[in-house]
Amino acid sequence: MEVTIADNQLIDLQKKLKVFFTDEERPHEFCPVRDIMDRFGDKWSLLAILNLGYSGKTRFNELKGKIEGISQRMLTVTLRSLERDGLLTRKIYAEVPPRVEYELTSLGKSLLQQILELAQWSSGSMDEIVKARMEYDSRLQ
Amino acid sequence: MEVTIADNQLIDLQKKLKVFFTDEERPHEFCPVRDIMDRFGDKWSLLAILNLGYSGKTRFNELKGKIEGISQRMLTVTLRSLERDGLLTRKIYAEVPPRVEYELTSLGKSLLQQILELAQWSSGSMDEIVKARMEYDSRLQ
DNA sequence: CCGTATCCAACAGGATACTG
DNA sequence: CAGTATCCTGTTGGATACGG
Repeated sequence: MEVTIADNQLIDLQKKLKVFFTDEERPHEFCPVRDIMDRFGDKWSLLAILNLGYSGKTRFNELKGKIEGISQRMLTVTLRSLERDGLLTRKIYAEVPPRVEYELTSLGKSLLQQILELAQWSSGSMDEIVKARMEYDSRLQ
Repeated sequence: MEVTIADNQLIDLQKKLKVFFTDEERPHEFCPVRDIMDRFGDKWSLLAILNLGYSGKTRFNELKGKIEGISQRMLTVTLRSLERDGLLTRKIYAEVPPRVEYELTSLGKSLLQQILELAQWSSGSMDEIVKARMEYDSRLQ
């Protein structure tokens, strides 16, 4: 009865889609997909959230070591914008040398869950994508 | 018993996270989050998938009308890369004037489901984010 | 240690004009 | 209609130097 399950998923999909395309209350310029991309579609935000989720409370340079390739500047910029949106907290300890600890809020953790779903889709679909890509490229000689 | 449910979610989250951080088989440069961002983190890909999912089989200019603000060039570029990754099909009808129809593959539809989850998270979290943002800004005078 | 300030290169993507 | 081709601009983000 796989067909029935697939059918149900399709119907469910259409229902969810319809909400986003026919909601009269929603101003036209408001699009949740665009919002997501504008806020978290940059190079480092999702990686920062992922690492904070895995490591829990983390210091600045510790985090810098875990996110491979990120510059000091971009880590600061990224963390600030995530803090501004309420996805993580920043705690400064008045010590010498200074210590600053970052930690996901519950809102940040809820986004983390969504990211993980996406990551799992990516892991599971990678082979298929790579295969499609090779076929496409070979078709152009 | 909300606590129990929340606890279970947290344990589940940690389990999923651990897979991505401790998988010894995985080469270090392979990160599903980075892959997602590299492929679909651009300005138009997710919007194209979303619209194709809602409208089904769609012609080029029809799609252009639905995705507000996209240029002809970027629609072409976006659709080509999605086709290359096996997320949609492109069918050309040898007519005059020419007709080209785009349609999501089952792989594309599976990504659409993930996008919708994200979109729903965004819709549901928007108020909280806007509020956090205003508080943050007001704290800097 | 944890930033900020400044400069700069690379690239995404918009505008426009042209074609099978 | 459904694209290319070309040009051009704005933004992202890297490198480096400095500061509390």
